[in-house]
Amino acid sequence: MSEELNDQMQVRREKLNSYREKGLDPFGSKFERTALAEELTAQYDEFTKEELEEKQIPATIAGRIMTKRGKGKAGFAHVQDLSGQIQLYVRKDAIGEEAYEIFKSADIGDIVGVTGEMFKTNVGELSVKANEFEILTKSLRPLPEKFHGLKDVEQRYRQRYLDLITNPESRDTFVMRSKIIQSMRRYLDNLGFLEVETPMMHSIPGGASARPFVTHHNALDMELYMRIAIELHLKRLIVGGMEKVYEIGRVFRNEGISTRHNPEFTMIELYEAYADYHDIMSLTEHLIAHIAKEVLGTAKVQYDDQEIDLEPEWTRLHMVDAVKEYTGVDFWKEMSDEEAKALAKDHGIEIQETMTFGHIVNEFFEQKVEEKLIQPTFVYGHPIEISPLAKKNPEDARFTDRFELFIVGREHANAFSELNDPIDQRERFEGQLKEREEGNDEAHLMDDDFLESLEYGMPPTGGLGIGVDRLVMLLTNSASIRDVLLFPQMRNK
RNA sequence: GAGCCAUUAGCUCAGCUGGUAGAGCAUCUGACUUUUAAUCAGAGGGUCGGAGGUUCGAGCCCUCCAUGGCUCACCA
Repeated sequence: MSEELNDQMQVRREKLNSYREKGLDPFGSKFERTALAEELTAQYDEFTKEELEEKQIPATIAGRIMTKRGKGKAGFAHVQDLSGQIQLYVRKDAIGEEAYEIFKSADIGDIVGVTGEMFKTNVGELSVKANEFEILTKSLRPLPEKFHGLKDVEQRYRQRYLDLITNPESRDTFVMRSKIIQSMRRYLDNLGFLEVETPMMHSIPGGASARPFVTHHNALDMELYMRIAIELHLKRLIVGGMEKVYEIGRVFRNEGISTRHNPEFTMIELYEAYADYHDIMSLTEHLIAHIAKEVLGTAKVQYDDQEIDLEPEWTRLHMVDAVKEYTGVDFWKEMSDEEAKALAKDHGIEIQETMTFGHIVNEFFEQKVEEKLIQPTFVYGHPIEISPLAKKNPEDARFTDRFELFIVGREHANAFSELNDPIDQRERFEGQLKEREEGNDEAHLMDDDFLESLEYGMPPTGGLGIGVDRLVMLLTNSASIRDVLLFPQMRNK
């Protein structure tokens, strides 16, 4: 607050005071505009200079001054609104001495309202030739440089508004993010899914394996946890007969931050009664391909230096076959935990002493296969040890009817035929508790309330979770999750 | 949590072997009624991220700290 004002901030405050002395409000109120920049371009750019002069088309625009040049008795500026920019042509003889003085004193960054006529310059740039010009909001700080925009990544994240004002690519990414989520919603709504809202504060954090954020409710005097997944509440709704539900919402995990991880991130989870994981695979590929086509106009997506083809059907690969293909190790064979550990050692797979067969298969997959799955691939049949909420595979009880979706070497979705047997579910939770005792502090907790709901009967159900931020990264060719989060988590300065 | 790299004017960036701070944009003054990274003439603007240290002398070398980026670890 007590920050010293540099010369530019000083000057802008002086201008502000001079407007007040003239009886002008430097922080104006409502302004009725008739068009956005892009609409004007779309409608009138086709006309010649002469045609426009004859037509005398009026226009009232509002926006932020981004560039400004010329000063004597005429000047130009570009005004930016949500849709883009349009040039302003201001002549002293057209707007009068007083208004021209205001225009002359206007700074880059000021928000202005302009009424005028459509006009074309000698070099053919469509412009608004001003009859009236007023400052709607005086900007008291200089904007980042017009040509390079704001480059400093830290400042782009901490002061996203500056990034949005000066970097069109960044604004495009966030507009795209909104469209992706809109498209997702529309697609599911059309399939008859209901969008619901369930609590973000849980008394038992469940539905995933991750450390939670802890908080406290004073009046109830109880510990609460920010949710790490949406899963268990949506399944209760399936028990309640809602049959096809989804929720798009924030999830919180108290883990490290990276280019692919933010402590709070957005997931969509959906559950469909009477479906299984094969149905969900199909839904997933069609959902994502649909979004890509609707938002990008194509299912072929450029990500970094790779072209990703999202056109269904996508490859389906059993985790054991995937490991076999990339390492030659065959985990279809019956083997003891000790034999599996020996194989891990031979192949340089890092494991922990307490791990069993299924954990080791998963480690093989994560350490040797995951990063190689560039084109969309459903990897299914996850070991039971790492899938406490998924149905057992009827043919081979070591594995579950679960899949994860990998694209560009990253997990994008996780889904399964939901475990609806409350007795099996209780045993799984007990297995998780044992892991917790052995030191896995991310193993699932017992959730008796959820088990009680299953005991009333949950129909066979397919469920899905998609990391929305990662999907947005993929579709906007963004290298870091921070580039698709408006306000990524930062340390206090 | 570990390693590497970065931090210089409001912004984008130079700054040599250690010799005492530079450019462009922006700002200010002046010129300019079709410019567009407008142009021309002039001017002002710096705790070189912070704190120590080495040295006659530090933006530059050393140590610690802060923030950020990338990689790794963690995230089944």
